[in-house]
Amino acid sequence: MPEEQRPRRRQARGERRVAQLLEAAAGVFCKVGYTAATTNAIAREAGVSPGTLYQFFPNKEAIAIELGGILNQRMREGHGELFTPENASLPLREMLEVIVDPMIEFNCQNPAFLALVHDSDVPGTVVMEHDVLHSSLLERVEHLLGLRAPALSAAERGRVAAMAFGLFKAGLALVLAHEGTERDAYVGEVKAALYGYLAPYVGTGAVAMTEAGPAPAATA
Amino acid sequence: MPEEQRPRRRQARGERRVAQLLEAAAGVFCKVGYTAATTNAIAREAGVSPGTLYQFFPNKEAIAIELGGILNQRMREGHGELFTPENASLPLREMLEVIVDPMIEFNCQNPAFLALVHDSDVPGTVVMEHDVLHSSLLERVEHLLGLRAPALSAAERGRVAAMAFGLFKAGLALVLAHEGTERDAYVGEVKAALYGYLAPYVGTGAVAMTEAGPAPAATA
DNA sequence: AAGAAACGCGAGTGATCGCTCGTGTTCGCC
DNA sequence: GGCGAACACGAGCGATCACTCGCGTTTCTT
Repeated sequence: MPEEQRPRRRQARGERRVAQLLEAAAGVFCKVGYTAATTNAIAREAGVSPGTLYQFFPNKEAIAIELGGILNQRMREGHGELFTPENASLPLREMLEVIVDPMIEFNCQNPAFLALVHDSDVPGTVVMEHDVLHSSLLERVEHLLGLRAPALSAAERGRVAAMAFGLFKAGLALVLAHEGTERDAYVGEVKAALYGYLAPYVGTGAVAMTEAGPAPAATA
Repeated sequence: MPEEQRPRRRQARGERRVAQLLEAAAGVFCKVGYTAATTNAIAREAGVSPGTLYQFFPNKEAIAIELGGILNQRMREGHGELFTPENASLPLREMLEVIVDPMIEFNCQNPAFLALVHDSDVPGTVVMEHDVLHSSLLERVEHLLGLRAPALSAAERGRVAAMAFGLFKAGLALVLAHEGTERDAYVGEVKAALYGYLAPYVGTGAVAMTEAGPAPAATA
């Protein structure tokens, strides 16, 4: 008996509720974090009863997972794929400009993103599946790093990617904690930090993508 | 009516219990984080009843605050003051070596440190008083930065200190998440990141402490 | 020795959380 | 119009948490 799950066809009203609930969940998550967020608060924020919430989500974690997937997808749709070979071949300064700015902007408009990946660091909270955000982003960073600096060993590449990503998350938290010109200044610090860290590994100039070795060139 | 608090003199047995409880709290905090830690679990870990715990601490947060103070003090005792003018005048590479290594080592032996400062980032958890760790460390970084690069404006100094500290915390999390040679490798990445980020601000060489301007010198 | 105060216990309290369930309403389809 | 399924509600269940309380034990003081 494979415990077959019937597809449970959804009406238009249901789709709207799901979107409403995810929106509310995003708000609550980035206000109090994932662990401290209560399903009742999410339901209240969405203007529905707790029972209604559980008509669309089996449990609290599923909300975070679904929201993570939505955010992940929304990020790609909004800015296109950022970790492309074209961007990887840019001079480092420009590459960071092209990648970091959209990432930061997206996170300013969707602060729930940081709330989710932040709690994913704490043990005992969410499990593997929720780490779609963390791991898929890390994977893309690692891939771009492989394009840009193919000489790096796999182990070293993994470490540099993890460190660069952690650095970005730390900077992102600072960026989101400030506003206006102060926020802009912190964006500059994030770029400066990434530049200073990555330059020795990937070079500062443009790189050729056809051959295996990095080839430092033009821009400072 | 100033609601006078009687001093509640403590016996030797009590002092031992407090130390026991703080030790247990450190273990629980770095296993599950502050928010997810339960006072009953701390009491159980310490081998006492919940009631006994509350004989020495008014509430859960007080445990974190007290533990933070202890860790703060223990760090200074264990390695002496690291953010000294002498260290500040060292060539950047050596300065990082001298400061980062003891900090990392201390955190490896007291992983509760990271658990506390990590949760302090999440809203709705602990309040100001607990941030002794975060703010006092940040203050020291900022002070050293003032010694090293007096040309920086106060605002810029604050941002660089915050970014450098955040960078360190992110790296520390990676260091603590690994073991053996992998851990050592991540320590290297932390230093590399700090070096790359700070070099443009503070120069790579030794600096004179008598005059106001930084003076790049010897070592590479 | 004897009283006071610190220590110690653990069942229990009130609040809150994730989640369920019985009941009623709305929608899609014939 | 009518029927089944999706939707919606909200009181409430069981579990858990921070914290208390009454009472017994150990230690200090005189």
